[in-house]
Amino acid sequence: MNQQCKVCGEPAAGFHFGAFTCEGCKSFFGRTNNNQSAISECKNNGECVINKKNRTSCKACRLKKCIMVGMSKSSSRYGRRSNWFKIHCLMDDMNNQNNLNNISNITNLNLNNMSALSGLSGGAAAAAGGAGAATPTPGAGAAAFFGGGAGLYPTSLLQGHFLSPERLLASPTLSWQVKKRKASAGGDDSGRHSRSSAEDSAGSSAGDAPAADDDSGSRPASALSFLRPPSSQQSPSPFSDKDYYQTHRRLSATVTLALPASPVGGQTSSPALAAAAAAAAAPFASPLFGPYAPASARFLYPGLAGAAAAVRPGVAPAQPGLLYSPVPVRAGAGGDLLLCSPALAGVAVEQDQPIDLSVKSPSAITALRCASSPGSPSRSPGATPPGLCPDDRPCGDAVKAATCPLDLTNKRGAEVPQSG
Amino acid sequence: MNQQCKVCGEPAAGFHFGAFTCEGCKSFFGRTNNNQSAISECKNNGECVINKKNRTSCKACRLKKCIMVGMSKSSSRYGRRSNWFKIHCLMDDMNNQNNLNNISNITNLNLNNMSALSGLSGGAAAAAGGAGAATPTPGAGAAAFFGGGAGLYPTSLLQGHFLSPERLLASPTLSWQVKKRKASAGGDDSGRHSRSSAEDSAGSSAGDAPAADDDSGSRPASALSFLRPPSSQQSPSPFSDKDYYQTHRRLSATVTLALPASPVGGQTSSPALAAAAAAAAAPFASPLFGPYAPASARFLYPGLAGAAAAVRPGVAPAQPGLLYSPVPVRAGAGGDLLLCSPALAGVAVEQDQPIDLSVKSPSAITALRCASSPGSPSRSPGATPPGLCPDDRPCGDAVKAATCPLDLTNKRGAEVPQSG
DNA sequence: TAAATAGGTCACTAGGTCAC
DNA sequence: GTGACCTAGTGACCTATTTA
Ligand SMILES: [Zn+2]
Ligand SMILES: [Zn+2]
Ligand SMILES: [Zn+2]
Ligand SMILES: [Zn+2]
Repeated sequence: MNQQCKVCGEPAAGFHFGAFTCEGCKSFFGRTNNNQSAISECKNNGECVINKKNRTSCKACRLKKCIMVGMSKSSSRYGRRSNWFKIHCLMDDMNNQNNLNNISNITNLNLNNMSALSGLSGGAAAAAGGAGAATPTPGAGAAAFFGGGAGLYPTSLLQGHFLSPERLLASPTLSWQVKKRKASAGGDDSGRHSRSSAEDSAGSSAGDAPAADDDSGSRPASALSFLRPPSSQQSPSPFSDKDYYQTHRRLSATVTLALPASPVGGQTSSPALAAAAAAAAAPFASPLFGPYAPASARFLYPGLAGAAAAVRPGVAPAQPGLLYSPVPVRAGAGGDLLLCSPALAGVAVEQDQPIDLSVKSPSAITALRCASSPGSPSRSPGATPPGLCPDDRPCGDAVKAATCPLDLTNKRGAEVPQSG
Repeated sequence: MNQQCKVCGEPAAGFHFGAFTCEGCKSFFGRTNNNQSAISECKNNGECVINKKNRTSCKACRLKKCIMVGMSKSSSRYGRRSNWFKIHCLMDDMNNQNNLNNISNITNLNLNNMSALSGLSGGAAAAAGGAGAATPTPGAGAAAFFGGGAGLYPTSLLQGHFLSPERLLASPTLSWQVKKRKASAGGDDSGRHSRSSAEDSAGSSAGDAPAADDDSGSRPASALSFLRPPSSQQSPSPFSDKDYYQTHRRLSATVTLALPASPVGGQTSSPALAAAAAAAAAPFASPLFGPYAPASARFLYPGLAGAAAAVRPGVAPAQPGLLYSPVPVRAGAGGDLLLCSPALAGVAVEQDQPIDLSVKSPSAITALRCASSPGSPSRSPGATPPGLCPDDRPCGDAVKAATCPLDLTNKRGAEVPQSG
């Protein structure tokens, strides 16, 4: 996965002090956060636009930006990131990509499929965030990418994940971090992050104040609240991955994830995530997320949960994109109700080779994209097997790409030459 | 069920080294317990307050906290936990929840039902701990939740459990572990566990001072001693589930479990637990808890024990919450008194489907809450059952009930993508 | 057999270092 | 003062064990 420094736009080295940042901004923040008084005032009325090139020119604005994007000493966190976190980041990443300039490709490539999908989704897809729409709306990007385009994600993901989640583990690396690569020439990104900050600004500084909801108006559950387990109320800071989502939702544009239509209706499908989610959710104890699957996960992929899944009353419906299943999906153990709908199961297809989530390619997105290319065991990209996703589940989108794994691993490697 | 890390407050991953802890604290303890000398001294005079955000900032205080909450290598144990253990944890969990912020919902939601119930309970409910009262009192929370609201627990629980305990086993999973979810704001637990170390302190090094008892003053049997089997006096460490109760009693705030009115009066009813307890207690040898039911179990659910149950003279009364039956309930053997009070029994209704205690939902509480929705196996998601979460709680989360079993299984969730 | 944990593995980050 | 690089931790995830 690739992330950019939320402060300057350079490829991020990791998630530092609460935000994806480059080494420079990380160090800068680490150094200056302690003694902010020491930095001189901005000579530009505090309106400097920070980018890769000028980030060192105005400390005041750089620090300000850092805070704006949510950096704080208390937001720091150690350790490995959960797969859910990674996936979320990936989604977000996709979303950003789409909003910028990749969308066009996606749209062009998969418009047809998207339409098909939306149709399958019972029209929910279209309703939810505009997946399938020709004009990408912020937030709709992810949906379009993941859920909308049949060819956008590796079929293997769906297939393998849905049926045998454990397959996902076959390829261990699921990292979100970006492989550091040489930044592309400067110009293009400056514009980008300046707006990204906008999104994040909310999460910001000060403290992760409760932050006004950008979406839901009144109900406690914000637009992305479904990502949070019902029980959890509010998390103060993005200390944990879980928290991250909470905070990050403000940072990221609305991530509209379409999921397979659930009985409840109104959901759209989100194949890519669905795949991962499926792995985790469907057989909730799947090795990929297995025991570690966040409680909220169940609420993430209702469609995956199956027909039995119900929309979270009063909350999900409001949310255009993501839906979650109020019905806990049980792992393995038999006695419980069948949480996984047949539909899902149907979608899944046995696969011969182990699925690799690793994206050896430069960016996960690229990987996903590449995945669209045919090759899969059997399914041609263009043709969506009717049988697979009766209700249009992601399935349709299924992609193929058995060999194009999604690597969420943060290979921080030193600069990796990269192209797009 | 949901538990929080006793050290930092993050959602717990399980019961590690003698306490509920998150993965981080578990690893930390495992790593540092061996070479405590290696950790640097606290720079804050050893008074750091450990929470999710700052837990990595002071190893000395983190370790201290670990020890304070009862962690020790000797306290570790492998294997599945008994259902009694789980139930106890659930109770505690409920209690915590109530003390924090869930009580309001509960109260609001089920005030009516509670009233009804209290009526059934012979009015004892209202008297005992304020169940049904608009203002939740700490400790009364659990009572209100479990015992107060008729609609708060899945009817199925009562039905199935009371009538045919073995039904409980139908759905095997009864786990206590929490699926990781967003922790509530920190702070709440710090005060509490600081006094818990008592029993394990033995194992600790540095310091865990003997730790003053918070409850029992002089007499051997402390206020919560009923949790301990009569015969066993002191157990060195919470190695076994039974031992856990003993130790845990100090860790947990007063667990106020309302039980069906007993002749003694003053008890409230606690359907949810009652159900479970009934399964175990009524036919004490029920498969659910059967052979594993700790001796102490009999003292846990007096109400369940039935009219015959008497309050432990002199002790229970003092204890605001838990009541126990001085009269040992016999397992298996049929001769025991009718443990289920008529009132409760009346509630019970034959049920077609096997009862599942599993809560596929994120938290048992949530499950219970959701369960409140009356039986409807088929609840439409969109509709928020009046009883559920009128105030839009996650409850809404309410997941669905009939199918919303109580899952005490430990689904160790991981970072949950969450929004806030 | 299933559920649950101690330990181990290793992805990741806060800090520190030091050539610029 | 910067930021590429290192290192000591940290903690998510996995697996071998253990217990109900
Ligand atoms: Zn930067
Ligand atoms: Zn400036
Ligand atoms: Zn912890
Ligand atoms: Zn300290």
